[in-house]
Amino acid sequence: MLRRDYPNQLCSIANSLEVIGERWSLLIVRDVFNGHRRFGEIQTSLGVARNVLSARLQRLLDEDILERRRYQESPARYEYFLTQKGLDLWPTLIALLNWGDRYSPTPGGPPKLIRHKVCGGAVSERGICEECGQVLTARDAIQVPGPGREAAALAAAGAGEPA
Amino acid sequence: MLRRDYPNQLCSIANSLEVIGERWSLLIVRDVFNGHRRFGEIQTSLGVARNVLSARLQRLLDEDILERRRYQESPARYEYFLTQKGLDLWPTLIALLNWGDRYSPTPGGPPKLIRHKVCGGAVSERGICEECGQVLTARDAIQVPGPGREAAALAAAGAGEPA
DNA sequence: GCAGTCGGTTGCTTGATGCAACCAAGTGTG
DNA sequence: CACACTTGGTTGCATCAAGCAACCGACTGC
Repeated sequence: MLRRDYPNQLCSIANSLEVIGERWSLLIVRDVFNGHRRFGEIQTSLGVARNVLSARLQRLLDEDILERRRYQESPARYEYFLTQKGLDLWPTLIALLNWGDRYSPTPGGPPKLIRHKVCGGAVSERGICEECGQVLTARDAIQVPGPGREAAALAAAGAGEPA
Repeated sequence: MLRRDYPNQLCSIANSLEVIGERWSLLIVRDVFNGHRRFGEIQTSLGVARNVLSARLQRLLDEDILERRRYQESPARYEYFLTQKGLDLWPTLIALLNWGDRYSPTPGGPPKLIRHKVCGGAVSERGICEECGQVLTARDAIQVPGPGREAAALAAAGAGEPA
């Protein structure tokens, strides 16, 4: 993106996209949701160029979406965590996840499923537990592999070592 | 974006972003939600370069998010409309809208408010009517100017013609 | 001592974006 | 009739961001 901002929009959607609309940004946030906390982990997971990842992490820190904590002195090494502001992106990610599940389906079914931690119910497009009806937040949900991921794993195994 | 795709992600969020994650795409969808249907309207509203708008509209047509209908023959002129797939981006837009309202607040309050058509209730972050509890879709909601837009209009008027 | 790891930064290349000019087929105005 | 204006683009060029590989500093392991 040449300029990451959208001038004169006076719209909260545009404001949001100015912050998290850059390429890779939301996938980095998703990765941190998924428990990837370190530079190398995120870089391997995404395949993003290291300089771009560095710039995006810095931006997300500046915007108070991520925070980092030192887990090792000398050389200083950091882990990245979501702030409340970052956690509040969860409904956006859930909406994108469900839209993708519906319209860009992975062969074999959804690669990921989101479940309510407490009751195990499926989570709707709106981030609501379909079992108990609770309106969930990021902290209430866990992710489990879906049939699509298992199918892909089988396919990969089959390709490497045909039955 | 150099490549708009995110290879090897096996993730519906990434799949969604491959389709609507390019710069301007989601704002074009938002504009069509807002009733802008013609090339010139959208171009003026967004300030996007015309060649880029042309490319994005074509992509959104290819992806079956928009469809166009001829409203005039010779020269052929088209209006753009949302398909069901496009309408189903509504929860994503609502999530971004609310996140922006919360964390990138416009002075004077939200520039836009979303209301349930039937009962007039406010629409929550999850696209649920806070009045009657119904889980809403794009067709159930209308948009009304919020205090932020009025404040900005007053400020603009005041700047042009000081009291 | 020497390779390997981690978390970057730097430099170069490529390609997407922004911008202005142009175009084609009409419509309006005198 | 001439001429400007509108609409919906397309084309060409300049610029800036993304991808990629190489490098680096400070360790760790052997």
